[in-house]
Amino acid sequence: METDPQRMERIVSLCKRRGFIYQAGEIYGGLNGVWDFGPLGVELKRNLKDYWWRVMVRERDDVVGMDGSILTHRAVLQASGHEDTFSDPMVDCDVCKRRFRADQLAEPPAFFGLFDIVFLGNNDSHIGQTKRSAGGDSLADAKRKVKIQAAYIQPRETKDLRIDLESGKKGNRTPCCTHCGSDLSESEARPFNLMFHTQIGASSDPTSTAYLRPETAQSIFVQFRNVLDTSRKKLPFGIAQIGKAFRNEINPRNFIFRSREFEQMELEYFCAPEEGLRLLDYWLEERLKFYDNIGISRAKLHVLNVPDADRAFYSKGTYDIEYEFPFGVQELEGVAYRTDYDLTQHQTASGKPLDYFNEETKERFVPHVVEPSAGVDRTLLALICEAYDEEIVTAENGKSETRTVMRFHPRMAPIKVGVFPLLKNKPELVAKAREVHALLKPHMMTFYDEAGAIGRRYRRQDEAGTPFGLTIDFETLGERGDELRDTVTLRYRDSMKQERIAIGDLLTTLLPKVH
RNA sequence: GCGGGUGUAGCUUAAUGGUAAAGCUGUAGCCUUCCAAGCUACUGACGAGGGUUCGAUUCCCUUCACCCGCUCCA
Repeated sequence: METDPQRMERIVSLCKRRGFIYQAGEIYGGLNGVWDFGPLGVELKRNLKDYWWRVMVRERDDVVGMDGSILTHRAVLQASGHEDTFSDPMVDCDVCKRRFRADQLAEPPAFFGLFDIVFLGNNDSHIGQTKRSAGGDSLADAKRKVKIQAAYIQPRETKDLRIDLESGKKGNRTPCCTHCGSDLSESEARPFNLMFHTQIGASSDPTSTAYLRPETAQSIFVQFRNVLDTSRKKLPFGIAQIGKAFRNEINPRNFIFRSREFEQMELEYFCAPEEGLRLLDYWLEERLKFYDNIGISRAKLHVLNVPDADRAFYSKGTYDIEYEFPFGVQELEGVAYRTDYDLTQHQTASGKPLDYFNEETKERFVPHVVEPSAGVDRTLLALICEAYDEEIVTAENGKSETRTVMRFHPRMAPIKVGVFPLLKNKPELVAKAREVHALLKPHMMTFYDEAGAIGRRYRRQDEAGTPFGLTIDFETLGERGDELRDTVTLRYRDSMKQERIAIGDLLTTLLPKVH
């Protein structure tokens, strides 16, 4: 699809202008890949999370919730495989821009004769050099072997050493890019730690290392036994969680789309092995319904059936739900059939049984799991991009202007209703408007505004995405007859149409629309 | 991480090696009987650090952030 950077820029600008999203630490120059949410942003985000929790947990009999800690036991992320796959030494070629990455490979270094890799340890930073052998490997083979070697040489093993892997002696030759053959003598290999780590307690020896979780899912797997034992659930059932996760992204991009600190909405739905593939399709459909119900157009969603080669090795099926952002089609949510990989890993590593006994069939097995994992911030950005609209309105005097309006689904809109006295300098109107405001406040997010001309106040709320406006006017006071007494103008954001509604009917009319 | 681009008020723009200008927005007041009307006043900026200079927003260096392309995205 065509990208539209200008549109994205205007959206970012509106997000700041109206208080949806600010850059973190902005007055100090900003912090790369980290964002704060303002008054409207936090309401929108809360509405999104609340609705997810409602349909995924509260309205279901087969899902319970939990809230795991962000600080994570190192053993958890060793067992899950994150510690290995999230910390890779990587080498860049300055000429062809290829990058070589150690990647999930733990095979013995059978190919050492084919390459030279020289690491110069320097505290935590490393200088690495690679050279393609004279063996005439195909490019793909050569790259794969470089990865294996890089994975084998862990940073902590290379203190102040120059190792010639072929001879086992210290040495050095001119290293070349395996792709284009360029001299890589000056290229650095840096370890990329995609997980944020910290120390627990005052001492900082290696045993005190803990991580900020890179996904919420692991705490669900780790607590599977406890939830199973205390919730009285039987398979199939799910455990849901919404919470922050952290990844030290190499390259944050596209506003809040790829952030280093972000929030996930994850369900781990446990089932018998033979149900996994069916439930994968079931949850895909459930999740598509969800997006429909928050106002994200089906036409802008793409479902990608992730091909075998691109899936994690333990997954027997994965769908990516993608959205057409102004900067391209990007993933909102992954729905993955993860088999029994996670529970098995934790069962093995912890030595604690994480299996399930089916009383009816007398079978004992490690449950399989289907995981719909959605990004809160990404969905939020999709909501904003979807809602953003500019329309040309022509006034009665023939003057045209652009109306910027955020067409949020009322269920998602940060502010549900604006309450306005038609005129500020008529105390009766102001008093009545405050009464109406007080009536609605306990039930929904409202905004009271009496400043300036009424048209200006409407337009301000259009930019905030407030779906309904209520204006208290002279009819409300009974100056146009008793039939109109205690009725107000209800103005719709999208059409700008107006109708009269009795104050007594407001709650029963508005609440279902925003629920 | 590489290459390119951009940083002046909340936004959009202007000017300048010597007190940084305006429109819109915002705030307060007046006015206003339904779509950013009008009047008055006010708030508010050279991303950060260093260098050159009598003096730097302007010239130079560094750095930070954002955007685009590549790369990455378990």
